[in-house]
Amino acid sequence: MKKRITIKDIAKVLNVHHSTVSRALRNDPRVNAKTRDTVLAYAREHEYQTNMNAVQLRGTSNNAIALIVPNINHSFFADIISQLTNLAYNKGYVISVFQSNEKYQQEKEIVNTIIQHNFAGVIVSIAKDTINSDHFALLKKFGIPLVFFDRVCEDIFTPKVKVNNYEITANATEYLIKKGYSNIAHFTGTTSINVFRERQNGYVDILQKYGMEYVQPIVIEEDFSVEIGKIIFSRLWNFSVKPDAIISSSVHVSTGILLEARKYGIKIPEDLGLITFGSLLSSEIIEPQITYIEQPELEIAAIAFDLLEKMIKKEIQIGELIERQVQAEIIFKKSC
Amino acid sequence: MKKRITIKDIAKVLNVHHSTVSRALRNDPRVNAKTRDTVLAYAREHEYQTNMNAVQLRGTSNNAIALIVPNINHSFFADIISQLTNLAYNKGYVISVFQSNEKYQQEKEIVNTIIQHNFAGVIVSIAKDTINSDHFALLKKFGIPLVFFDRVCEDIFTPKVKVNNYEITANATEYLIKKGYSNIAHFTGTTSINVFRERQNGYVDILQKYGMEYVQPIVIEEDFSVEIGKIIFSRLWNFSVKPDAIISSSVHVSTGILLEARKYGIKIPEDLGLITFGSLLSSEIIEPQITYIEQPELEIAAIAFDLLEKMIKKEIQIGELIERQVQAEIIFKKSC
DNA sequence: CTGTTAGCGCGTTCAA
DNA sequence: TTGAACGCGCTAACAG
Repeated sequence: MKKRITIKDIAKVLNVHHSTVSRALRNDPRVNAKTRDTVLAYAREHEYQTNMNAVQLRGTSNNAIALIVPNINHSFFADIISQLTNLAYNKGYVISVFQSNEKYQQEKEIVNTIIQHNFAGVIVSIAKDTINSDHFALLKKFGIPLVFFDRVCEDIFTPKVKVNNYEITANATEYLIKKGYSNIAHFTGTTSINVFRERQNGYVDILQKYGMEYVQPIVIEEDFSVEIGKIIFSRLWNFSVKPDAIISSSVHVSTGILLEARKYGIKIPEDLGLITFGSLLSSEIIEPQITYIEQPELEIAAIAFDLLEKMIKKEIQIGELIERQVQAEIIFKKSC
Repeated sequence: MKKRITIKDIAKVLNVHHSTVSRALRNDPRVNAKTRDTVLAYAREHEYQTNMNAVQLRGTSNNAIALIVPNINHSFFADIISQLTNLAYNKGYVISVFQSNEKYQQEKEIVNTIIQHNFAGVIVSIAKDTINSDHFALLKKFGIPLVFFDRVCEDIFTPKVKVNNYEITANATEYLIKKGYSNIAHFTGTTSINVFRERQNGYVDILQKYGMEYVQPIVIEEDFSVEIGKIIFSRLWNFSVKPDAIISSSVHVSTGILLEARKYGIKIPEDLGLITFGSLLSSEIIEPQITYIEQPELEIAAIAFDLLEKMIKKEIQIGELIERQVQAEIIFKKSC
């Protein structure tokens, strides 16, 4: 193992001061061209690598961005992570991805880590568990730029990128009503999270507008999964009044619904209509193809990154409340 | 914005030396209990956060691990990232995820970044593009622990976690032969990557063993996608001799095959048998259900992390070649 | 038990 | 155009 070479090492060998080497490496014009070339050549040859810890300790610069998501392996988040990573890379930033596992406690510890490591900024979609926002307030106190996307903290003033959940769910509900469905259930997550609360509201408001009596907001507190989809659907189906349509907040849950429905011999779309948030890679293969709500992941990532970058560059002040909304879209297929 | 509080600030207020504060914060037993409690109380109250850049600059410790994958949003990698992130979290490490986008150039720059930031270790699955391994050799030169998983560099001596690609593909091929298929094609990636090369070999060897003449290794140099699956399949299907079965290295490609096959009115498994690497979330819903090869993502992550941690703790030397193999499994369904 | 001193690698003064 | 000196925040070695 080679000892790491430093600017002082280079300075010693070339008989110049290490500050000259420092300047040469950063192409400071105030350094003799010949000296600079010698330094650069030597540095390249000996594989000199800047020690970013030293740079960051001085407070000069910092090119690391942190990203906190509930789950890395959900396609919605995976797509956003992938896109953000690319955007960051192209602008010379490094992205560290953290997973809260939907747990407030973990999220809190992650935020501490981020502060300790002096990240230049943070992009977050909060855990289902998160009811307290003190840790994000702390981030602001330390002057670290913060942008929320999708799942946000309502009581923190900072830029946020949100999806039109209320409107799109209302539209989906209305579409089902106009298709003739009258017992529409809504499978979604805890209402302490804006995303699920807004979907609930959109759903309930439309049902009330049409004077429908069957209002079934099914709140799934557990993590979304195929298994939980099966269980919850099965439970609902054994009630006296069965749903004739479902709007589901998760493809995992929807998959569970489809499997359980098949077990019961339920025909889609005749016996049961279905609209799901999120699409499956194989959505085109499934018979019938499922009508789904597509969220613009790439756009969310682009806007979130742009806002964060502007905060890092002080073009947006910390504590400034900016809300951007992107439009989800219903992709009409054959499941209702 | 609050100015960040340091051990010196605390020392000044409490009239002790900052080294005492440092000791108190790390529960050094050589510090007076009362002094320690005062320090801890003050630190907590004023939301003191260690500056990890300073800690790492001194070289004392480092709890950051880097992970490089070709794509974050492929379920195989997303699952492994998710698992590694959790393992790391439980052991007090922080994971930074980097995406090479299958590009050698990006991978190289990522490695430089990793060196500059003094990561404690690196876990890598290489890009399809990567033909040169100098950047990984550099990592070793700098004394940074390195573990490969799945896609590895053969010429770098370091711990590696591999899947039994040769054997599982051979088994899959033999299974198809015994099912009566005789024109079996193999859709896979560039043979410069061990994973795809081994699959090719397993496939070819079995065909030769059975004296089969139709040997069609279809090497897809492009990124795996539904679109490319459609294109390649369509091209192959318009040859004079058509395949009656396909083994595919990617669910994305397989999805393309299925869609294109349906367009042509090809029946599965009667006209065409199919086995794919990787499963779909919705695999159970598809008719017919597709036989697939499942790779033990969680086990891969666990072994890779364990090996890296041992390297960080010097229980395994840098440069030591250790190869661990995990077993993929064929999940038999109805597509052949 | 506590204080002093030194230095990790770097960039930015200020002086020459 | 270059050098000398300083300090970012922290910990370790040494001294008391």
